[in-house]
Amino acid sequence: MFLSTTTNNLDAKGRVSVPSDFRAVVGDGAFDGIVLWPSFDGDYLEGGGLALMQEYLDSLETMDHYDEGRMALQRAIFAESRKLSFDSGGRVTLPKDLAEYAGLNGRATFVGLGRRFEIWSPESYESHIGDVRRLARENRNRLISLRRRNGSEGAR
Amino acid sequence: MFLSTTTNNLDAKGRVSVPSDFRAVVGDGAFDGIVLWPSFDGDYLEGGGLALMQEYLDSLETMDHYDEGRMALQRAIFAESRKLSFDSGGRVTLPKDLAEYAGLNGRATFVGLGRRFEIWSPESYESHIGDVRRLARENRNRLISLRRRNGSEGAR
DNA sequence: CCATGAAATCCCATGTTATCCCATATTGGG
DNA sequence: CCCAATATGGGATAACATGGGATTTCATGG
Repeated sequence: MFLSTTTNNLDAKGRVSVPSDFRAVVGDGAFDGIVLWPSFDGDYLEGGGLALMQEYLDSLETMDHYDEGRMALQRAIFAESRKLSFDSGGRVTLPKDLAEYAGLNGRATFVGLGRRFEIWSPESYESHIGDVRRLARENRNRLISLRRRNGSEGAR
Repeated sequence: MFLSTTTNNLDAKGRVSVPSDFRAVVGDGAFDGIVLWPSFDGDYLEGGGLALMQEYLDSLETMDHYDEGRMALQRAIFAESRKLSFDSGGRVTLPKDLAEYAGLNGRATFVGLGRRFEIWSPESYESHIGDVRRLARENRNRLISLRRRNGSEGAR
């Protein structure tokens, strides 16, 4: 599970250290690295491990093969994504176009969101989350009522 | 899993370098190469490894033997497909008719879409995906809601 | 059956850049 | 305070994409 928010340096070669606990999340041995793609929902990158990509693929496979919406999702995620391997220091080299898409300038903020994470420029993220606590408070009942509805959830 | 979008040169002999990570996807030892066919959904080629062809075959086998639609799919994919081996540099030689079908002119864009990939001319693909981000945004809830429905996902 | 020509396949070489390797600085926990 | 883990920076090497030529294979015609 991707948790926490961390800001690391993006060096002159385009390398950035992926937070070590994120690395642990995706490290299942088959592929040591992450998958990133430009979000279609804003100026940031989205990412995860191959397991997330498999989940998305399974989800897409339940839709009609050439359904327009499906194809759009598939292109926006799979065709746009980049598979980035870790170097010995746990860094990945961000392709220039991805760094530019997210407006990254020497620093990158990793935002853990459970199954996936996001990468923002620190300043963009700062202004994006300006009101996140107020919004969260306004929507807190949605979390609670979902738990009630699935009444047998139990504690993990 | 085929991921990313890469554009490589198509040389005077019709050879094009298949992106190395695509090569890794199909490299199960039995056959070092790809299978391509002209898409019936547009001016591009579709492709994958032998494993994909087996999946399609298994899927077709669940249909009635002489079902008209089945036969059409079978002909459009299997009868039209070409099995292309990699040379020592990981290239395949595109048959002229396939290159012409996709309007390829010196360059070919490989589009990874998970289980299969597509090959487009760069200009065609560029104009085709003009609105893909908007369409993906409009359809994003389809991806999310499917995950909710499969409620046993569990955290790592 | 044999000869020939065209196409497919194989082989070699080169330049660029992605990946690998090593070292140092910083940080957090015992 | 010390040590181990993590983040950071620089240089070297290997892999990948590209181009050209040689050899082998296959199809065709006599």
